[in-house]
Amino acid sequence: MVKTSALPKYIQVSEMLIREIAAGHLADGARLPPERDMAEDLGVAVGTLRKALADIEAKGLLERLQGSGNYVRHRPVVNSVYAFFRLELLRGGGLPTAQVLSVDRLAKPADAPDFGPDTQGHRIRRLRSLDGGLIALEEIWLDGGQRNVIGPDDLSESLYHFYRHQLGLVIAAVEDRIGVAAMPDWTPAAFHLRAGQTVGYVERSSRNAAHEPAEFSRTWFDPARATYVSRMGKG
Amino acid sequence: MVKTSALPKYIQVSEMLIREIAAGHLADGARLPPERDMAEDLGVAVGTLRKALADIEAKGLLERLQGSGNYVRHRPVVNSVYAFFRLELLRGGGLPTAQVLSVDRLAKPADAPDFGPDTQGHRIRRLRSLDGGLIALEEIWLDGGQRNVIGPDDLSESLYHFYRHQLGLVIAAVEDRIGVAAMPDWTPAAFHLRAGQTVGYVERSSRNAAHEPAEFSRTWFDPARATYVSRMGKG
DNA sequence: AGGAATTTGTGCGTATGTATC
DNA sequence: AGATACATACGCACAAATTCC
Repeated sequence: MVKTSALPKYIQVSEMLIREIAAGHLADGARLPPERDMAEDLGVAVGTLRKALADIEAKGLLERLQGSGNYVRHRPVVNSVYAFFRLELLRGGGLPTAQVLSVDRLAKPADAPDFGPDTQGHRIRRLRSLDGGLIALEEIWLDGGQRNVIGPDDLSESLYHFYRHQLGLVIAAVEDRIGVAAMPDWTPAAFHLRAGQTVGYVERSSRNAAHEPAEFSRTWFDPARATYVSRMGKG
Repeated sequence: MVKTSALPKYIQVSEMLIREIAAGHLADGARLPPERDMAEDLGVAVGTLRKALADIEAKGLLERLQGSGNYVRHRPVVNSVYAFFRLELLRGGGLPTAQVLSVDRLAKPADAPDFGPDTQGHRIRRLRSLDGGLIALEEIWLDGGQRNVIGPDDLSESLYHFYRHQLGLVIAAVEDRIGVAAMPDWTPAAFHLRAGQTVGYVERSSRNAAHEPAEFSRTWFDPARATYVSRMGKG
C-alpha cells in the first residue's frame, strides 16, 4: 500500500513560486500576472492561488497591493520556529539556499547528544548559501529508525517539509548552542575557508511534539560574511 | 460627505473574540464551539469565521487543532524573554553573577544601532561570571534621556529589575546577532583573556512595549568556557 | 478632472480530505 | 469503525483601490 498524500496544492504553488524567485526567474520588483490569469494557467482556483500568495507575502518575498498587483520583493525566507533562528548576511537578510553534499547511514558520533533510540543515524551534509554566496557548512543527523534509506533526491528544497511529510516529524522545539569552533576536516575545496580555520559554530538539538529528541545538527559559518540571528518577543 | 466604510467582517469578528478573551469571558484552555455552529450564530460564512480565527491564532491567543477544536490560549505577556537567551557553561547551566566595572554618560558610539532619541547614552561595563569563573565582558548602552545620572550603586545584581523599577522600562522584544570578534581594548587585567583574542560575540538590540529601540549591548564571551544558548518552542 | 477598466480584497456556500476522538 | 471537527479546494459575486485613458 502506497502512501502518497501529496502536499496541499497551495503549498505546492507557493514553493514553486519561491523557487522561481530564488532562481532569479522572477526579478526583484517584478509584477506577477493578475491572479485570475495565474490561477487559470496553474489550473487551480483563484482562492487557492491567493492562499499561496498570502503565504509568500508572510515570508516577506511578495508585496500585494490592492488594485495594483503582486510584486516580488527579494528578502529572506522565513518559516515557523526557524523564523527566530537563522543565518543572515552581516548587513542583514539574504536569500537562503542549500545544496546537499552527501547522505549516509552511519553509526552515531560519540560526541553527539541523544537524538533517538537507534545506534545508527542518517547524516546529511549541506553547503548553505545566502544570495548565492557560500556562507556555511552544515551537518544534520536524524535517527536511523526514522527510515531505512534516505537519498539526496528525497531532500528537495525544503528540509522541513521532508521531515513533516516523509517522516511524520514535526519540530516542536529547538535549542541552539552558539560558540566558536574550527572548520571540520570534510570542508569541501569549493568552500572559501579551510579545515582548521576558526569560525562561528551552532549546535542545534530539536524535539518532536512528544518532546523526544529528534534531530541534531551542527553548522559552521563564516563570521566575516554572516551572523547568526535570534529573535524573541513581540513584533 | 461622510465615509463610513465599516471594517471587514472578519476583523470585526476577530476583535470581538479577542475582547471576549481579554475580558475573561473565555477562560484559558476553553474550547470554542465548532466553526459551523459559531459561524451560524454570528451570521457569517464559515470561511469568514475561519479567517478571523486565523488572525487570532497569529496573535498567539488561540490554538487550532485539526480534528479536535479551537482552544483559547491565555498568554497575556511573555514575562521573561531573557529566559530564552543566556550564557551557559559548556557542560550546561551555571550560576550567573555580574560585577559592574564602570558607568559613564557619553556620546553614543557611531557603530551602535539606534537605541533612543538622545545624542548621549549611559554606558555600563560589566564582568560576567558563571559559578564564580569569569566568562564574559559586557557593555550595555541605555538612552541618555532615560535618566540623568546612573551610578554603580543603582545596579545591584539584576539589571532588569533596575530597568523595570527605576526606569519603568519593560523589554518586550530582543534580537541577538551572534558571531565571532576580538576582545575589546578595555579588557581588564583580571580577565584571563587579552585584548585582540578571538572570542564569541553577541550584539543585542532590545525594544520596549511600544516597539521603540531601548537598549543596546555587546557581549564578548570565552568560547572555551561558555556557550550562548537560545531556546524556542514548547517545553 | 473624471470615469471606465483593471486588479486585489472580502464574503458566501458547498464539497471533499484528513486528523482526532 | 464511526462520528466529529478542522483543512483544503472550488467558484462566484461584489467592494475597494489603483491605473489609465
